[in-house]
Amino acid sequence: MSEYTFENAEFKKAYRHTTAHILAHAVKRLFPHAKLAIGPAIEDGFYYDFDVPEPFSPEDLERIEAEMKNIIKEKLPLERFELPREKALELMKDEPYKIELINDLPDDAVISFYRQGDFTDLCAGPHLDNTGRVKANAFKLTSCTGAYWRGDSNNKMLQRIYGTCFMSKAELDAHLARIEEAKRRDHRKLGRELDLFAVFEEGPGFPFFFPNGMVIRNELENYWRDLHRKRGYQEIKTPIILNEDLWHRSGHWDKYKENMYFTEIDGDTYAVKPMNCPGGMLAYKRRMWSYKDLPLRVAELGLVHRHELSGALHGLMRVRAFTQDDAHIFMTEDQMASEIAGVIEKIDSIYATFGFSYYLELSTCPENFIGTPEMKERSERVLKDVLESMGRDYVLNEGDGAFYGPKIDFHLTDAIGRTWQCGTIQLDFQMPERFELEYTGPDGLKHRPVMLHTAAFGSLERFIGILTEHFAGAFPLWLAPVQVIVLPITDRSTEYAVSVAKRLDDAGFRVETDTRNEKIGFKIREAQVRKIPYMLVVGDKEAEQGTVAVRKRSVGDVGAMDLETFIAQIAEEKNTRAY
RNA sequence: GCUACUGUAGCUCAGUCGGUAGAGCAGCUGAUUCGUAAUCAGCAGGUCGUGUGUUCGAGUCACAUCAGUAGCUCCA
Repeated sequence: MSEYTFENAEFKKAYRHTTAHILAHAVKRLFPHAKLAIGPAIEDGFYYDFDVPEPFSPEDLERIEAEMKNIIKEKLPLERFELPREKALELMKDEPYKIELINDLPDDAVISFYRQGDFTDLCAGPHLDNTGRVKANAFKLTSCTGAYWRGDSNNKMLQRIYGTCFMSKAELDAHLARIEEAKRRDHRKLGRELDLFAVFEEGPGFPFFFPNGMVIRNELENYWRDLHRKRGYQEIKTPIILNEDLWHRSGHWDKYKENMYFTEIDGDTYAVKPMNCPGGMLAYKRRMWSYKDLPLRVAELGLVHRHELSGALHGLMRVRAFTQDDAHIFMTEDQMASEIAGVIEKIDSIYATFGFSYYLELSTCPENFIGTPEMKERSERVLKDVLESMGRDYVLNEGDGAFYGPKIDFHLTDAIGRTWQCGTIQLDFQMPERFELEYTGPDGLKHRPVMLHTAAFGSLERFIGILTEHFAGAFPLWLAPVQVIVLPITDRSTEYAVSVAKRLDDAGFRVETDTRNEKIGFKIREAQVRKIPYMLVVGDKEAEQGTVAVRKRSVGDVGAMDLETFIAQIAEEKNTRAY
């Protein structure tokens, strides 16, 4: 290790991993019967999983933290040693999870341990050379939760202690401050404060949108329609409820039933759609298509329902009813690469409009893939080739694709750094096969198209949730529920204020006038709290001169100007969708 | 679904040892006509998530249940 700072990723990992060992050491001292599982370094810190008869209480965490500080003070050297398999198993004979890990190691694996004082852990390392190197005032145990052994919900649930750690108290404090800031921009809180949306106890996972939230939603839909029309997409709408046969044919009955809602109509079983594609298949099959019609780009804002586990629900980010901005592309195999590249470029341009940062993930076909091995190979190849030819970095996620094919996902980051899958591009050779989709080729024969399932927002709900946190509720002008508010100083100026608002309304802006009998400071404060982009203060002076005193949400007072000048400026801002 | 925690007015929260509910903001009424982030006064607002139990008595204790929060699992 050349540098002992967090700039060095290796060192950072070793530092945090060593802190995890100190945590395990402390737990072993205070709870000798705790069994050790695993404890890696993670983003911002570390965790360690333990099998204990009773979950840890907040008081336990405090005691553990104090004991960790003792271990740091003791400046225990860490020493690495290796053992042959039998000796390793003998050493770990009281640690069933470690034995399982050792048994899973390949025959030729080096089995290494790290010892600090009376604590020894199976570990590949690397580590710091001494527990005294960890800063006692720059770490904090943050929470304790349940976590399944090896991440499998069929396994026993262990107790996971999370901690965060840095190299100085200042960095730790800065990190804790970031978490506080994230709480301030939580979309559930802002959604309530700005009267955008809410989820009630009467409908867990089924969000309500209020007038302010609907403005944002409608603006997003307008933007989406505009963009797709320009890119050669046609829009359709398919039903929310369709009969059982369709879901058997699509494969959802076999692969997705536990996530679906059902109902009965005239004695027959119907399903509430969890995805839009089967309806899209029927729409395709309504008529004959020529190769000249391909690629056929079809878009749908489709309301889908999925029975998500109750514990997974999270504001607008994870709901049970949501609108997907689905776009299906039917195409020949020759068109695959260019269409996929086109969609990636489209999604890039959409995210650029909001200033989002994101990363790409390529997921290969899962174990329950319904196609042939050749299809799996071919479809995964195409996606990889496109990404590589575009020079895009991506994370590979083996086996995480849809049951009908591999996919590329776009992950956006929320206020506290959690990432959420939004955009997706899924390649599918299967649905066209199952639904026997056809087009007539230049040879006059029937051919099978390939299809792409894509979404840019992913879900309107999730996207609005992320937007809310991204902008901390201060939406750009084009999305803001109220764009301009006119604030008369006394009721002598009410008439002029109303005429200013009328002019703005005629110019196509969402405008309000605050004619209440309140002081100007009070009105400004309230408009600021509502995060309205522009406030126009008008008093006797402005009424006389036909001007407005402009106050901008983000910068404060920007001085008086002619009303028409102001309108020209904000029209430009609105039309370019500046953020 | 699993583990832990939480649930008192529209919002944020207080409520001691079990003795029958309190504040600020928001709302309403009145006064105030004011130049860039909170004018003053008054009024009104709650089956303490729901149910059952313990008790002379439950917001407070127990059990069940619903919802939420964090994480796990899963996922747009």
